[in-house]
Amino acid sequence: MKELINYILKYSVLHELQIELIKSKAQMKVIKKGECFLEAGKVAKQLGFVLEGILRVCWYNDKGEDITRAFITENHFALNVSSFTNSTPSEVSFEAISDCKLLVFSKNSLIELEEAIACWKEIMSKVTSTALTNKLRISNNMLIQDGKTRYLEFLKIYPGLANRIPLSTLASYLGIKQSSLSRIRKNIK
Amino acid sequence: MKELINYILKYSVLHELQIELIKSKAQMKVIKKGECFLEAGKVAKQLGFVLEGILRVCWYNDKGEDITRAFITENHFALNVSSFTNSTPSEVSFEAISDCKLLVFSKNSLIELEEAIACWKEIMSKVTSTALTNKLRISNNMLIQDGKTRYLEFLKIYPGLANRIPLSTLASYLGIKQSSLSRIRKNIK
DNA sequence: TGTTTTTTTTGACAAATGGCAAAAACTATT
DNA sequence: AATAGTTTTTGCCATTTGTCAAAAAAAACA
Repeated sequence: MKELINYILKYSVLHELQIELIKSKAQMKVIKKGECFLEAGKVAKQLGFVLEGILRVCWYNDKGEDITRAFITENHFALNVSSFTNSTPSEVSFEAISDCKLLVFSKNSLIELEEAIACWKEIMSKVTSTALTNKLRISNNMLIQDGKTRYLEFLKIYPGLANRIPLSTLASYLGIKQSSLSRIRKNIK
Repeated sequence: MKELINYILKYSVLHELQIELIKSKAQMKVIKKGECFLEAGKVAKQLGFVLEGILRVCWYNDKGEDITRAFITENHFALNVSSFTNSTPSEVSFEAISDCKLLVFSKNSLIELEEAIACWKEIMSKVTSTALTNKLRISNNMLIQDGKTRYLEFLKIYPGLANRIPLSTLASYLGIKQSSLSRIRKNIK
């Protein structure tokens, strides 16, 4: 729980009472490996914050391949912004790569937080725009690099993560085939 | 000017007076081809809205190559969110590919709009998160495709744009070399 | 129109990645 | 320890993309 508060405090100063209010609205949710926090086609009803485990944001491309678009690791928010705010069906799933423990907030809880904490909307706005900007920079930089460089970059940006996810998942995230990634990895050693 | 208002009205309802206020805060700015709306290393001081022409978001990678990360066309906002909101130096430039005409808002003007229009912050928040989400989806999808597919995708997403920008610029955006793009294009015809 | 400059295309070859399938290595379970 | 299931590595060859440099085409300018 304190991880969530620390995360939020990076974006704004809060009083003790406000912190308690936030804590009171959070619910614990456990998701087993392979299950989904959010399923493609459904509307996102919750804002999540990962305490343990790893989620992956994924979908099926037109060839039917299972593509991983992002990883959400400990102490990060899990949120499909457009699905949640516009109540539109999500095009991606948020699937647990490993057993996960999350804090979740319902839409109603968040509305109450908005009403009680003047800067709450601004905090959320900053959180999402910062996260999106970072992901966009990473994705754009990957685009202009070859497979080997992408992999090395990934190791640098997400230390330790490569060992916790299947090779096929990482390969699809990097935009290369699993066999190529296997060869790249072999080459580096 | 009405293009800007139409853009904003997609995200919220506004009264006539509020619209007039927004109009009154906008300043016209002309940028010649090759000049910058924002230079890398400097802090973004303005929010821009492109009325005519095309900007490109660009930077130099570690090999000294000039990389285009995004295009900003007519009737879209030109804004480096993090540089503008946190007053941090921008890592990218916003350079005019062709002669441009922009509407610009100073930070002070925006603060006045925030104070006068209750939902202004929310509008801006939605505008940026929507734009970032879209770009991220596009960039992620590009990552998993080969050069030919990326190019065809680009033609679909940005109709007409390919004819208005140099091949070298488009190639760097697509993450392939100019010679490859030239061959891909030849192949398609 | 002719000249200069810039942009795009092309050739020849090297390097990287993909496709497919089998082998090997690793896990989980009994 | 043996079995079955899953994940990763490897071989072989096709395709794509990169590199470098020169030629061709297009644009800018006098």
